[in-house]
Amino acid sequence: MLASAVRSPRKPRGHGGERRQEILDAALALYAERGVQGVSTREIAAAVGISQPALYGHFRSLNALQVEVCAQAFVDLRRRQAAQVDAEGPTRDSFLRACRTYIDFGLEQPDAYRVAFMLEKPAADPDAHEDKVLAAGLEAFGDFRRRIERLAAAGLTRPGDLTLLTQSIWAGLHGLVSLLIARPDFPWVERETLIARHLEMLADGLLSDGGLSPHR
Amino acid sequence: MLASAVRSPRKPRGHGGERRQEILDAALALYAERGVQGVSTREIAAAVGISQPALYGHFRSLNALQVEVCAQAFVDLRRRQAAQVDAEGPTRDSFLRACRTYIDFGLEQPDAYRVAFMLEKPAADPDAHEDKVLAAGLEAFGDFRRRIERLAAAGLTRPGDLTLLTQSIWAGLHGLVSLLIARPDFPWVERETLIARHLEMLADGLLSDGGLSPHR
DNA sequence: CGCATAACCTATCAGTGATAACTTATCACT
DNA sequence: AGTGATAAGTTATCACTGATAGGTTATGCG
Repeated sequence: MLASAVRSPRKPRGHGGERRQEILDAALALYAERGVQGVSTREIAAAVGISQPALYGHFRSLNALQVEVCAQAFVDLRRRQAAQVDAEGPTRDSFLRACRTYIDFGLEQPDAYRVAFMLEKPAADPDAHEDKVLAAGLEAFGDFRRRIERLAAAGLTRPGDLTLLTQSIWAGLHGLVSLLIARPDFPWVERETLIARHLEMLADGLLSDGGLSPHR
Repeated sequence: MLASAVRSPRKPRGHGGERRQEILDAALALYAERGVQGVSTREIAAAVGISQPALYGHFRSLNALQVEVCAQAFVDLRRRQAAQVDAEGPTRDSFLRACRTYIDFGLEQPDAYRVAFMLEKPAADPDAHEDKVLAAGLEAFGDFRRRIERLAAAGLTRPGDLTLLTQSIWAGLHGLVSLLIARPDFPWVERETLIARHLEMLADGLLSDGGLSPHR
């Protein structure tokens, strides 16, 4: 916002990657403050302490930068989910926790989530967006699917195509996250209650009713 | 896109509202073609046959124009849903059809849907957006809730707070619509299959298992 | 006719993402 | 130490964006 003429000293020869990371960090911080659309290249550059065109030495376009921010957030998400469940077996509760992790991720990093799943893909620069965001999304989706496969192997899921089931559950999760992000001022019921009930519904839709852990 | 210097003749004294409607129609058509973000005020003005600043005699800002486009789409949605179910009683099938109408609306008018539920609300002009979009959204939500109330009055729903149930179902619907809109290139399973299975899941989550019309 | 004003125009603004062309610091190597 | 290749970053500028100021013109009423 303010001019902030403080210039960061030039990076040594091989260390351009550090500047690149500084840019990503600054962008994420600004996005968290004011949203993706409200942040310009000049603001990012000023926050880092370099000139605006210098950004283009590290990223081909603003869109590429946003994609990179989002991709880093995806790494976070996958790491979080992986760390949490690897030790656990495939149970209804562990499934609920995985879903909960997904929802919390979206609510804690709404701008990354927005770039990943809610933003309009620009008409120009048609490759960069799809290549990286879609790839990151596919990896996260793959993790999720593998989790559901383990449930299926344990005989806990309803019959049906696993990809179909996974996509339906994912859509259900995404709906809640994205609505809470996009319309925070809507008169929602108490958030925890809503999330809990929604997750129960999704779990009921996925898992067989075998007396394992009925919630009612 | 092209210059299109064809100017539309000036409207008579009291008929500024016609021009306003022409602008809305042109904007909707352009949005349907190239997406909301990719259309500039100059393009809209050129399509209508007026100068770009003339838009601001009819709308306070571009955002206000987009909001108006979306509000018109909402009127469509409500009319569609109202026309379809008023004659029917509260049954599982009529509920499924209402949900299906919602999904079809989003898929047929993705840009209106995007403005309504997926767009970041701009930091500036903080009133116009919320006032109109939120109001339109609340009305549509109210319709949906009333439908569910009728199901509850007929003793078909699971126990629990109706607002909570409605918001959860709505989130479930929105998730599928918005993901299909935002990520059309994702390797989805066959669309009809996905929609059908998703709706069954949502219906199961809302309606009691009374042997009324079990789908399995 | 006169004239108030709705409807619309031209000119221009600050701000945007992006590119071209230039400068400068750093490092490997003699 | 000096030289040259080049990574890192600069200034100047582009076309375009949404938006505003202020003037112009056609319309319909009295």
